[in-house]
Amino acid sequence: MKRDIFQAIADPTRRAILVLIATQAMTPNALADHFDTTRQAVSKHIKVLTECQLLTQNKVGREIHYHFNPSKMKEIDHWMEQFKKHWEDRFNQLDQILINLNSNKDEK
Amino acid sequence: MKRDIFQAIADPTRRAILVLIATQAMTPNALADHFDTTRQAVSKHIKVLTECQLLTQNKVGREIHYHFNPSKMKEIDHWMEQFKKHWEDRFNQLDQILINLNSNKDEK
DNA sequence: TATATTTGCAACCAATTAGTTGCGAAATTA
DNA sequence: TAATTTCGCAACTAATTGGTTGCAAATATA
Repeated sequence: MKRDIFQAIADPTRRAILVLIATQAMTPNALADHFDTTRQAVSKHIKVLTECQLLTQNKVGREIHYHFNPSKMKEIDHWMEQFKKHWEDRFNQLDQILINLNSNKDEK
Repeated sequence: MKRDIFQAIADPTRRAILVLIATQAMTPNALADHFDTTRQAVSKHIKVLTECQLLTQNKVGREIHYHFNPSKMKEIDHWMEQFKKHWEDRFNQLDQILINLNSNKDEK
């Protein structure tokens, strides 16, 4: 079963889990309290997030504390890098000019 | 049919489409040449990307040129903002210390 | 006008997904 | 030791997804 980080953050529940765990490590039960679904549903989401290493485990007795792994999340940011120039002000203005030029050309 | 940008970038083909179109506006046929799937499969991906406004259309005769919409992509970057502090060097080191402290405490 | 090209849309199919319920293992508590 | 709690795993279901084929509309070309 192949998982990647982009698929992992595609689900809104999983994004919410990441936000919660980034602030504070939590157990599956503690997490489940924040959502309307069952513990098992949350547990499955945790499994997906753990499989793609966005979360790490830390067993403490019968509890398992899940921690946020920033370095994995950084990979998404890294992929975004290539698009950033498009919305930085200077380049954005240049893009607009080029798009307009293209549009005019297109309409000929 | 609800679509959001996170679901849109979950598919590797759609991510590749975004990379291509960010460099240069293209027609569906031109795009399909870059992939091993059928034109219709690519067309469906384009539809998803257009529905969530990551692409914009520009009709030119019987051709439709698809353009990249940076401002929509920026929304993903905006969501990432809340995690960035976790991997900035200074905070990252602090995080590591806290995680280690927690781990030690956990193992007691 | 007849033909070819570009494209979106609808119907269908196989695979995947998010969710549920039930179970058993491990650790804590009485 | 017995009961409780925390949790992952397996089996099942319903919905969604990515892909296919076929078709019709619109534009361009002969």
